[in-house]
Amino acid sequence: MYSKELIKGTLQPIVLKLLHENKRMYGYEITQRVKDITNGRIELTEGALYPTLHKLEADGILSTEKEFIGKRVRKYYSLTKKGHSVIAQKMQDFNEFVHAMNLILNPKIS
Amino acid sequence: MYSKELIKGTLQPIVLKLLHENKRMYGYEITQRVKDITNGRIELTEGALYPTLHKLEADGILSTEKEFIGKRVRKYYSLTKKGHSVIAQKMQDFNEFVHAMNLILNPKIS
DNA sequence: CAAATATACATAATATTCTTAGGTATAACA
DNA sequence: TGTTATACCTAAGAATATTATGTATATTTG
Repeated sequence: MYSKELIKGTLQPIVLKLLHENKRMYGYEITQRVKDITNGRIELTEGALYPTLHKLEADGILSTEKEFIGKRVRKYYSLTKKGHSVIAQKMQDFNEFVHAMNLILNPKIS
Repeated sequence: MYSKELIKGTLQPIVLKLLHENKRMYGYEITQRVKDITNGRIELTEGALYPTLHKLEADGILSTEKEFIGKRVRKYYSLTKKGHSVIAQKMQDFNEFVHAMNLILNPKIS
């Protein structure tokens, strides 16, 4: 995996992007999905992910519902109404950021 | 400009990428170049840039030479020998990161 | 069937990295 | 001559992630 410091600042938009596309997901699932999509390039750490999810919930962007799989609990996260109202802007910001990174990596010959 | 938190973690690789391509640059020049390349999407703040440059110098990745333009000083930064020895890996990490971000934004239909 | 691995949540101390808000000074432009 | 641009810098605080733990159940494998 690439050096970890790079993830800083993008964890939240990554989480929101996935929840925007998938209705509801639980924490562990998010780590696996990200690992899968990025071909193992990004492995979210739980120490970063869970506090991020909790913060988004505290901010009213996400809501949760618990489910039991056998005796083990799963906490599903999904976008709230407020979450839906802010996601468009956040996804555009994320897009613009990644676009900017692409430009830096591959500057247009002008 | 997109929301600023996203830049976290990528400032250093951005700086190194530019210095990798340009031999030597000074701080203010870097801010302008980044703004230019990204069509205004990213405006580095000086409060972040200068400490980053100083750290890279302290780590032996960058070296400096001062030049006077009239009465005003300019501090040019360039990669040291050590800097050249680590830049390949750092640029690959940066590439992989941006690639991963592209995958998240635009997941492959499998 | 026991041990290892995977699933699934969580927190706390610490480190890293930026933002915001200053500060100083020269040069160019209107 | 006042405003904007150029050019450097630092410090307090906020935000974000790492590392190291902890707890517990479920599954795989030798």
